[in-house]
Amino acid sequence: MRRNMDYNKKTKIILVDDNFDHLLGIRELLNLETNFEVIATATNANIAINLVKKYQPDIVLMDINMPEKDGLSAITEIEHLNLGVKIISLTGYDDPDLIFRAMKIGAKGYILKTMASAQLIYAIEEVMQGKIYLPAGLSSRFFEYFQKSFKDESVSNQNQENLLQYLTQREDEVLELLTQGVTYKGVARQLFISETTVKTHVNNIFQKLQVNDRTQAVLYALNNGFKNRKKLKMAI
Amino acid sequence: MRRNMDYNKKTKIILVDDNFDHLLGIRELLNLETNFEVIATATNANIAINLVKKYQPDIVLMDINMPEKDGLSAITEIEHLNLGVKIISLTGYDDPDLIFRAMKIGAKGYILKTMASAQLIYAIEEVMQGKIYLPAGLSSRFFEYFQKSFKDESVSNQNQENLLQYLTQREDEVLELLTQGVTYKGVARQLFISETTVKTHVNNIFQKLQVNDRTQAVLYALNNGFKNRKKLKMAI
DNA sequence: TTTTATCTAGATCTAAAGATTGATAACAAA
DNA sequence: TTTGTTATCAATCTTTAGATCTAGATAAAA
Repeated sequence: MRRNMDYNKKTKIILVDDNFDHLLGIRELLNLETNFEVIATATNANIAINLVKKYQPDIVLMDINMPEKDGLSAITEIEHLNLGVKIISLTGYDDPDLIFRAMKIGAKGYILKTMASAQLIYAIEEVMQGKIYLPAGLSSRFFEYFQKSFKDESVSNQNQENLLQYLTQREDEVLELLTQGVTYKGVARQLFISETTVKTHVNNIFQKLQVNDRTQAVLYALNNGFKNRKKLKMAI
Repeated sequence: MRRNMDYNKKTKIILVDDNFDHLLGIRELLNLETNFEVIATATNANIAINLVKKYQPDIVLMDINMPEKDGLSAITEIEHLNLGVKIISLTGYDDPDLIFRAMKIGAKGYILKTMASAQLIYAIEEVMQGKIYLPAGLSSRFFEYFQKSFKDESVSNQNQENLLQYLTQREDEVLELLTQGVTYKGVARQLFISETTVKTHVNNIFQKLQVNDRTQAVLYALNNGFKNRKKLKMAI
């Protein structure tokens, strides 16, 4: 830990950018810093992944806009290696969706190519200290996008009331099992009641949720905050 | 817009904090600023909501740790009023879960009571300009929490491969309809094929996903990144 | 050209799901 | 006490769902 405090060990950096000139520019810039060392460069994501496996750098500066394999999936692959390599994303645009996805899959920082070199150096230092670095402007971008995601959801759910509230405790338990793909027989076994009783409950659930079959009931439950899913979910 | 550029109009602020002394302290501090005006204070969330309705301030400084109705649900209620009121959260702790939830429900900023008064003033100015303000430390906290949420998920899914990849295009379309709760007959109608063909596809889907019925297939699809859900989802 | 994958579809069958009606018991609220 | 809610169960019936086997058409790959 605190490797950057160790005067004998420089921060090992790998650069990934499909633009070779840009690659050289950043390398020169970073090598001016006495405690940084660019140990390898790549113009292609697949090569980059192999270099990371081989050299296990401290930091990877990853351009996200690349042909063939894109930077985002490269980040995902590197993250799955679990080498503790810290990845900082680099792009030309401040597209909030890109920022969001990069941060989601584990990038420790995100900076624009247009930003001052001092900011790049600062970002690397911060990330090396275990922090996550987003410049104020990008951070603002990120949060707007983040909040919008949730707002859309709450707006669409706020119009019609949540019908789940009308379920009785027993109906709740039955629905819980339905959301696990259990059959009538299975529900009966697990709740120690007869199958016909289960059918009665299920029919009542259908009426209360205004649906016609178990699949729709399960979908309603999942889309309206039924227990079950405890983690963040996001489409690709 | 750009109200803070208008020299005739001060930024109207409402303070909410159950600690009366603290309330007075902040009010004095903010009133020293010539372009700020604390138009009301409240020691209770319900009163605060009524004050917001009545005076429609630019900014609400909301303490989150309050008895009775807590600050988070107060924020939610104010957001649902859709008055464009900008809310900045205020607490004693940098609990990442609290920060995450506050930002999720629409807080435009988050600062600690222990932070310097200059930072509070800066936060208000930034938020008044339409930005979202999180001090670097809290921002880092937020992102760690944010990334952890996604990491837990990807780790649990990474063990077994995603079986959805083996579905053919047609099977994909059928499953898509299943995840909307459509019956065999309905799928047949929508895809202009016979019901028996649908059954054939569905059986193939079951085998590929290693499930026994449509409910389980739908659950598998939703839990493994199938299209459909386009928004963030989070448990309560 | 043969093989393979995909989409299509029919026939047949069993099992499960779902609708409906009616009934008993417990319990709490009015 | 009556009324309402909830949970339980039976009987009956219709409709889907699902399994299995077979098979033709097409297009791409080997």
